[in-house]
Amino acid sequence: MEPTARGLYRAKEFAAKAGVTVRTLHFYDRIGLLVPTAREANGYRLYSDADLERLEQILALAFVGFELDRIKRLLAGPPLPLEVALRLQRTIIAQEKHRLELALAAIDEAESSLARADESERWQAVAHVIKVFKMQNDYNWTENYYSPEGREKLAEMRRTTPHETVEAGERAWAELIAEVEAAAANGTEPASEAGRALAQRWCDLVRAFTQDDPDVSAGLNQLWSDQTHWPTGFKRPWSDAADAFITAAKAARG
Amino acid sequence: MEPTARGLYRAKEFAAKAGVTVRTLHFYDRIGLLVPTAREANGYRLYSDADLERLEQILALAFVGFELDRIKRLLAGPPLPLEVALRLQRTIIAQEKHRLELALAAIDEAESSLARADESERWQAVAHVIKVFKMQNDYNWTENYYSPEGREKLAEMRRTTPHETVEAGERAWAELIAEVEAAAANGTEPASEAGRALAQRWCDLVRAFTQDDPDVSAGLNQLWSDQTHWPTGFKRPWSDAADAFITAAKAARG
DNA sequence: GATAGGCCATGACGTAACGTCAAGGTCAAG
DNA sequence: CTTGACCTTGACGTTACGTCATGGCCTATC
Repeated sequence: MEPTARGLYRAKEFAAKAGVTVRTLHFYDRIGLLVPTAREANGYRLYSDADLERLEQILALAFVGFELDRIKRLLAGPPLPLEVALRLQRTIIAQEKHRLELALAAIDEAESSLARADESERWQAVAHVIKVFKMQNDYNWTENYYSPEGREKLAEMRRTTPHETVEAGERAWAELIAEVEAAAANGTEPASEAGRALAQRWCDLVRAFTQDDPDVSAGLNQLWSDQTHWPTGFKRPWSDAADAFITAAKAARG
Repeated sequence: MEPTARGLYRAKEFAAKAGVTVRTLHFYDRIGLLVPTAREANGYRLYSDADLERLEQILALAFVGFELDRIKRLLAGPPLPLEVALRLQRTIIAQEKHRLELALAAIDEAESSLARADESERWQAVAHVIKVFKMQNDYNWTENYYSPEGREKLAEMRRTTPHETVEAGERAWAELIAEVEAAAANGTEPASEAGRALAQRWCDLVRAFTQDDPDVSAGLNQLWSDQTHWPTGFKRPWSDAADAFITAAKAARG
């Protein structure tokens, strides 16, 4: 029948198995995200079951909103960043969801105000109502915690920091958080030598992230401590127990 | 001082007032969405307070997710489509929100399964968990109500129908819905002459939308009647009272 | 042996909503 | 006369592909 008997599939068949289009496969191949295991002599792509597994991982990560470029690096890198990446992605999704909730509420409000408005001011009515909701979060509630200078510096840092640095930082955070979680779980004293060492590393990482800028670190501190104003669904990337531990350990360092 | 004293602003000042960038103003100008009231002799853009009002309307509609091209037509067109457009947009946002909720739940599940998985199968664990959530809605829960043929035909229709037709349809729906709401509110008998006339128009519009295709209309009917499975936040673009009225009126027509 | 039809390939261009960069014009202050 | 702040337009980059267009490969059929 087909020349693709033992676990190898040509483009169309493979695409159908995975639920994507052939053009998507071409694209993933070109950007190096999913290169087919082999090619036939005539150049036809041949995909294996291992390729299918990788594609499913890709699609899973894409579903939770990762960019393809990010997915490529996640799949290539060491295993640790996965946890951290998922947690960070969670906060992004939670923010987007919050934005959509505001938009929904804004539409509902706009509809009823539209019913009350007379012909001439319909647009103003809608614009006004939505503007109110828009300003409620201004697209990015975290920014409210920073001073204008802090905001600018943060944006600047985000633009200029290369992603290797970002990922190294994420890895460092992941390791430290894991250790803090473990310490909190096994009853280590926050004020002990080990606890204070963890607190030291924590503060060092914060300083590395904020690049020692007071405007940025002030906003960051407020953001994390003002739990009552977080949007629904937003979480710290570490547990309450770990938070209590590290807070106590930092205090013990004085 | 500036040459822009009496209610006219140059690009930077105007952008600051409205909270957008100058480049955005350039872009809106080029696509004809917001053309400045005037130009100075040297070609500098001059914006008026009326421009600011329009820009605020644009930003409001953009906040609830309308595309710029759509916004342009909404602001140009007759007032009626605004209500309908808002209601339709609501369902889209509600769907997106639902998707994000699934993604959040998927991440939470993935995290805990990640804690249980050993090194070698971490990726499979995550991919598997997320795949489950992904399939729960398959990006588009409405499609579950259609047969494969119905889905294809719907997609085909969406590709080929020009937006003027779509908007004419929306206007027709808006008018009809408004009349049905009114009839339901003022106690008109569904079985009366007027009620059956409304039902007739309703069925005609459905036939126009489905283009008389049985696969499409079957799916559509199931979708609207299976209220218990709608995602949270999803609503009919008409009230329960109107729904009861039109159902009874259709029944009266036999 | 020619041809029709199905699958495959690559490459160019389009999408949405701008950001970024580049090259250059305008104008008031020093 | 230069500096610096502001303005202009145009070209290109971004994301994740879809949509042609063109042409090769291969098999079945006439």
